Amino acid sequence: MSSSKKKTRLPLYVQVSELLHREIAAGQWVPGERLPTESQLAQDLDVAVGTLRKALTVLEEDGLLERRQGSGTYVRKPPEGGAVYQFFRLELLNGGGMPRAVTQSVALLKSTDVAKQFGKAGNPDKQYWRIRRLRYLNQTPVAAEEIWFDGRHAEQLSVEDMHESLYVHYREEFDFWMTHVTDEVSCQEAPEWACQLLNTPVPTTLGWISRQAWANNGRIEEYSQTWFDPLQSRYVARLS
Amino acid sequence: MSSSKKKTRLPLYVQVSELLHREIAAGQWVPGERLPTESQLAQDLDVAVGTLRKALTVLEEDGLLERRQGSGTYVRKPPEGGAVYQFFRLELLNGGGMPRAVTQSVALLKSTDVAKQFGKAGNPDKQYWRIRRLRYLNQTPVAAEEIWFDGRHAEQLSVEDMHESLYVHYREEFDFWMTHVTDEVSCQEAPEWACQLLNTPVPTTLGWISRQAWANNGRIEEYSQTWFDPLQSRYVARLS
DNA sequence: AGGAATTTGTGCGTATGTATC
DNA sequence: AGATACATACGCACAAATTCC
Repeated sequence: MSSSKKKTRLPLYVQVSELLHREIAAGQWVPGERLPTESQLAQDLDVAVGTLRKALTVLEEDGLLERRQGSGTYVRKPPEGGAVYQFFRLELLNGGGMPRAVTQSVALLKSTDVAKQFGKAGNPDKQYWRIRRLRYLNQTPVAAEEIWFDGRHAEQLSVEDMHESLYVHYREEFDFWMTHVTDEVSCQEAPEWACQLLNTPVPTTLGWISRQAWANNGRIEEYSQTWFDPLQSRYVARLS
Repeated sequence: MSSSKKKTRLPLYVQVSELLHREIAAGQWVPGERLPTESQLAQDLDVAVGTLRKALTVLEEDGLLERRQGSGTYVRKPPEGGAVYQFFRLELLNGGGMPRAVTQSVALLKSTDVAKQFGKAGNPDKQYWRIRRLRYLNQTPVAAEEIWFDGRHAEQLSVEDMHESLYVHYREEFDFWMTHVTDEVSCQEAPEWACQLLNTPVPTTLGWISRQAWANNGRIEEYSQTWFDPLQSRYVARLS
């Protein structure tokens, strides 16, 4: 009844998964690298193979690892091909469409607004990179996107040296990558720059996505907002 | 290379989970009922306990079962309390809010539009129930909702005998329940009836959700669209 | 091409821990 | 306090996929 603090320690497989998570975040193994075999890891950590496998399952569900039967267990890296767009949720009205992004501007700015979005009682003196991009599905411009991340991640940043997938850029240049996001979807009057990019009248009410993205280091590393043209695309979510 | 049809049968635990899925859908155990113990089930089906547990894990992840340590494994039913709103994705702008629904109208109609949404090369003579409701979060009206489902599920249907949670109504009267949904989110000019309910000018562009809902029998049993006021609420999705 | 070695996936059985009744 | 039921943990054997020679 009186339910005092549970002193019971966490299950062993949880302890193991958290240990491995820390080691991966610390760079013990880098993205793409293969981990030791299950039996080897189990032996090193002095746990049963079944216990280790359950720990790996947790990390796999968290998107941190990828297991291939007959091959090994690998630290996951954002794939090179089409699956770069893991978290891209816009689709053409008749479904699908290949995403592309064209960067419009890159700037290092102070913004208390964004600082608040990052939590951490936003320091108004902090600087953030602001990227503005035009999004395409196939050949159709469908959305204007504004992305913010911590100014300390890069000294210099220009349109030329940005990978088309920002998430790939993060991994290759900043040594972290995104594991999950929270989206809030609504509609808003779009700012002038977005209307111009999308070639709509000013002002126009467009679909609007506000996103926070969590990286494998556990922090929120990106905040973005996207205005999309409802005549061209929709936001799609599958829930269970 | 030439990759012919893989004749390898499915893993045993998948077979078991599909067997149990069929039996539950067939009413062998009804929502809320407790299944036999793991060791009993394993014995009945002549598989190891570990294998059975893996099968139950699949069904649990599919939202069909609920396991309680020390108590048993239960067929999940839409809970009575706040979690009735399992698939409700609207939140107040500052987060959260308790959902309520007030039914405005109930009608049995033909609709080729809706028939198409249900797939199945919609028969234009089929009839569908159309429910229109006003949605609240706390005391604030936030959305107008239009729901369609197969006309054969009920002979009669009136505002009075509808449960506030339609999904509970489905379970208690129609003997199925929803396991997952697909939402498409965008914005649209709202129809007149929706604007009147939400007390906005006519016409107004509002947030718009188009949903298909799958039941535990594997079929799409509901199609709905919702217009929400972006000044009051937002659609929220968490993705990984 | 093909077989051996390696590595993860599946399945079984048992013992013990923990929550519930 | 005791019985019951799910959760965790261990260990082993074999299957399936991949890799290496």
